[in-house]
Amino acid sequence: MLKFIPREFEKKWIERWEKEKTYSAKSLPPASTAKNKKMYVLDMFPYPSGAGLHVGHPRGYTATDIITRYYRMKGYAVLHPIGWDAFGLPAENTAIKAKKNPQDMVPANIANFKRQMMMLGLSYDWSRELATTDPHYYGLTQWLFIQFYKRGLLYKKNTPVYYCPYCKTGLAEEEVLPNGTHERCGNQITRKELPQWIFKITSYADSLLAGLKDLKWPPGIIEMQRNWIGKDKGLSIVFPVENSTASFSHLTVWTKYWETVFGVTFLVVSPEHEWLKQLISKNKINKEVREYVHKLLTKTDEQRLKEEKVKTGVFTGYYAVNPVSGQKIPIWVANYVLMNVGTGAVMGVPAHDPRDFEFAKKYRLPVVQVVTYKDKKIDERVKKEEMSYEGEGELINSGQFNGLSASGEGKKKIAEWLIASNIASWKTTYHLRDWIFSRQRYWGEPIPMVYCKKCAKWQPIPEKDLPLRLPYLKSYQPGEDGGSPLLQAKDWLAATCPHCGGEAIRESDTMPNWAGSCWYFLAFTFWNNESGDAAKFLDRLNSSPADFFSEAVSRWLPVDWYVGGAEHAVLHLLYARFWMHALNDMGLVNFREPFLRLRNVGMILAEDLRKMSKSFGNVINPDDVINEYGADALRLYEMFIAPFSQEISWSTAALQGTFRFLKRVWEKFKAYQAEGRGGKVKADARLVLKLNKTLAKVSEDIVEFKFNTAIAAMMEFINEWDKAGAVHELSLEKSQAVKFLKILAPFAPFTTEEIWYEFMEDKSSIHLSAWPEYSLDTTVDEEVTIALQIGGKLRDTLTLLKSQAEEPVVRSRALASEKIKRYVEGKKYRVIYVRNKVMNFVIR
RNA sequence: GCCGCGGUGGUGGAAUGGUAGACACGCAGGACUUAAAAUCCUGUGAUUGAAUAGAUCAUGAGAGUUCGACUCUCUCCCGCGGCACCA
Repeated sequence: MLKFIPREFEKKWIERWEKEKTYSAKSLPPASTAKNKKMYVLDMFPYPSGAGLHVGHPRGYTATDIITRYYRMKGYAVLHPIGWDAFGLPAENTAIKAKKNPQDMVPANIANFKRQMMMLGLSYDWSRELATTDPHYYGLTQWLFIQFYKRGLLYKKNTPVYYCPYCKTGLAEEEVLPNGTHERCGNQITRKELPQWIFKITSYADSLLAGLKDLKWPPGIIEMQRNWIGKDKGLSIVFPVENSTASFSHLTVWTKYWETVFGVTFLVVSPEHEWLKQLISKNKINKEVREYVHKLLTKTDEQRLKEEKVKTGVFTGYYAVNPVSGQKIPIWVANYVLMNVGTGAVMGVPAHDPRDFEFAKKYRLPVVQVVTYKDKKIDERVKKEEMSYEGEGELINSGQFNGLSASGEGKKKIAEWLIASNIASWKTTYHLRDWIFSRQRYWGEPIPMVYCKKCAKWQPIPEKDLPLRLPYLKSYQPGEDGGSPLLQAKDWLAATCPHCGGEAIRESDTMPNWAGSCWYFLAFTFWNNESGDAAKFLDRLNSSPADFFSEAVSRWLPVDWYVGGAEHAVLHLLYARFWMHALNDMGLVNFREPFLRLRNVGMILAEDLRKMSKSFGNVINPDDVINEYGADALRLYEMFIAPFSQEISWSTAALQGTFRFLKRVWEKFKAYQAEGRGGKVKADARLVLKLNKTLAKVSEDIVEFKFNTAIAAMMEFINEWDKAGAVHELSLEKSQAVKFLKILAPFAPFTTEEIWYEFMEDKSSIHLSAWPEYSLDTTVDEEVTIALQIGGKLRDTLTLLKSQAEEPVVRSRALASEKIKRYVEGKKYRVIYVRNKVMNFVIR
């Protein structure tokens, strides 16, 4: 073959690699002694939509493929699997629209994704391919659910949840976007009270926080996890309530600013507060309050977001006592106090909190200043009582603490005194809430629990009965009022109580789509489609859980490189970490953090800078690109165009650049075919040096995810090679040239394999060859160019052999330069010389 | 408001204390061709200049540290992402 036409050889290699299992992980990595000799490289597995891959997908997949191929050639035991996150709302909603059952639709989508991935030359170990919708897989997901339940990490409770009226299901807090919409479908969320299975993720808040510190993740993602967990230390201060008929004789507030406690002039509780609930149920509160609370609690989030930027509130009719001043202070209920922050009750310090200030002004509550401010610095408005003051100052109106600094000594002393007086105690709060795990939808893992009326409790089904299969339903549309579609499957619902053997009913809710992705990286380590093992997993697991997870899992985990979109910063990554922390505590896995290194792939926008979308008609299909330019040009383009994590816009024109580069490589190597028939090699020592530098650069860049500069270095090398001799004249020994081909191989697997086979006439696979060693020690006396500066300003350059770049030589040569002479002559100066780089003449 | 990331030619970007603009796209001119495509060669930050002489300016703005700053420090502006009546 003479011309570079990728589509003419790509198909051949796809078939050959598959047939020869070039990329399957041959064996387990060696046990403990050589742990560093394994690499587990993982993509966040896709949900197989009907649309197939778009050009954004290959960006992440190519990066992991390059990393994988690099380590494979370095001799590491490498695991690089892929699977399908096929349960969940997107698949189900699409199926509803298409009037099909997702069970029928998903396999076709998977087949299409797989075909496209193979076209891209991705070196997955396909023998480990798995789908979360496979009963063999979700049986294990259910098994894990039962263990978490037995461990006390799951409970069922009637609770107000975020509810998507379009998807007709309850949702986790994490699935609601800041604008109050559902992250999957974009519709406005409301609230609904539903019985829900809930994970006690809050009991792992500290563990999840602590684990972050060893992770090699982008700082932004770590920060987002930290903020989401939202650990905060403050004081709980107890305020006695006068004449309270609820079971509360006091209200507890939580605050970080206890130094202003002498300035508390009122208390505010949130409408959801338990104290109010009790007063209302005992009818011990006036009608106005009852109506106000009722109005707020029945409002949807949409309304609250829109209407409640304005603070409203009602006096409850009750009073508390400020425990430090003994002053009687009114208790209000207001919309600006949130139940899920602190204790759901706040102390009102209008002089020093802008929200309390606004509220106090509106309802004419007293303002007591307890921190001084310096006249000059402070806005006039503070003095005129038009706004609150949150700055530094000394305490006043604060009893024995007057005169101390509010943020320093005073703050410390007041805390000690409050605690010693039994008025307050340290209290850590978290933003993280427990994880709502029930979905009132069809397309998910059935929750393996049954309810027995006689025993009056929920119980897990026996593990030996797993998997609990999802019944095939003709009509599976979500029900109204939070009823699951599985409620229609009457036969399926009927079960026996594992305890008393009587009649029981199955849980009809399903798991959220996160369930499958919480542990799939474990499954890859032992999954094998060829041995037929999958059917036996549950038996083996039930006979000895610890053994089942021990070997393959402990040798491969944790995942060394994990790559996917930044949109999973909190949701998937937090949930998966939580499961692993819990499994570790249960003694089933020997690690806590599943993902050692994380990299986020930047999005690919359309050429018009908008998101690629069918409705804009700007979608680029990888099939078309591959057909015209070949998979390698596409891979190189996506890696070359920008740093990996940066958002980019598609450019077909720029893609031509990487195509041309491959073509030039092809042409260079074609010459070796002629060499075999008597072509001449005139080796060029300088080119060999450049080659070694390129080998070093590419090797280093790959493991730093700097694919763009690695490719640039290879392009530079080809440019040099061209300069070293005419196109059909060889300036490198074949044994040297082969090294270049090898470092290009992870980036352009098809082209390099074809060249290797056809022109280098090696019939093994280049992808199983050894990564080239390189040496930067050289006998070549390189030329270096030294910048000559006057006071740091470039005036001339000097090129000489490296061996001669001693200071005196450079200095005398520099002073011989007219350009330097004219600045330096007759002046006093000193000289700074940085070897091989720069000589700076500093005129005094 | 708070947290994180970023701001460099016509464009994507490179350089993390040492010649700013590597590499690529685009553009211009040329070669080859009946012609086009493909390919190859040359040029390409701005201003000034006949100049491939030289000079001046230039990495969001301003200050600082340094012999020397895209790079380090401070202040500010802008963009993107996340969080937020967080008490």
